[in-house]
Amino acid sequence: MPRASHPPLDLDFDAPSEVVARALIGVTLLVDGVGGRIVETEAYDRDDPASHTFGGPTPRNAAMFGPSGRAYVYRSYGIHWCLNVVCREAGHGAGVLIRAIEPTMGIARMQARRGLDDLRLLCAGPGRVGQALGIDGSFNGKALDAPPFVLIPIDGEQPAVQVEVGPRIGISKAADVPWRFGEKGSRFLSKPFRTVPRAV
DNA sequence: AGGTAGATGTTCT
DNA sequence: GAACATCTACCTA
Repeated sequence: MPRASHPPLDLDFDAPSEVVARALIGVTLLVDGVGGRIVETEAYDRDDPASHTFGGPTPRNAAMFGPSGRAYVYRSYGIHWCLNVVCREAGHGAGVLIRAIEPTMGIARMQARRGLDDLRLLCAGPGRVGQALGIDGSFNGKALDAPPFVLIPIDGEQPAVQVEVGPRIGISKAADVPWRFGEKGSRFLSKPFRTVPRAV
């Protein structure tokens, strides 16, 4: 039977970022009612050469050193806005990059923002997610359990989400660390997971 | 299918 | 000045 409100999220944002990154797969993320199911994430941590927090606190990464469960939004390549979920206790400097979403809510709105109809490419990549959800720098530091954000847990009645793991994308340091997570078989990923070795 | 280049701005050395 | 947690368009097959 339908519920009037959602149960509390079974997510501990103080957990290590790779744990949170995996747990977020299948969770629905909405911004002003627009978004869908998270199908791809990446974990970053303080002692991680690929992380923005590797060198310690700076003005840009301040939100990553703040309380968990808030947003860290940064500008990528001067063009895109990318959204992270801050993890660990305040001061630690860990987070999860939201890399891809399966569009379910406010699809027309996202298509208009992206100037693109193809559902598969609507939110398939961190920059695309940012554009589709209307993320910009003003969201940096905002709590994810309060408007305009909504996080909806995985329905316990549904079969468990199958998660694949692989190396992170688009980084040059620690490129072999398997901290990319995605829903197995999803067609909304930014890139497929290569479970089978490429043919020679 | 896969490679390359260019856009565009902020951050940090 | 270099690097960058990216995306798109435009090549070549």
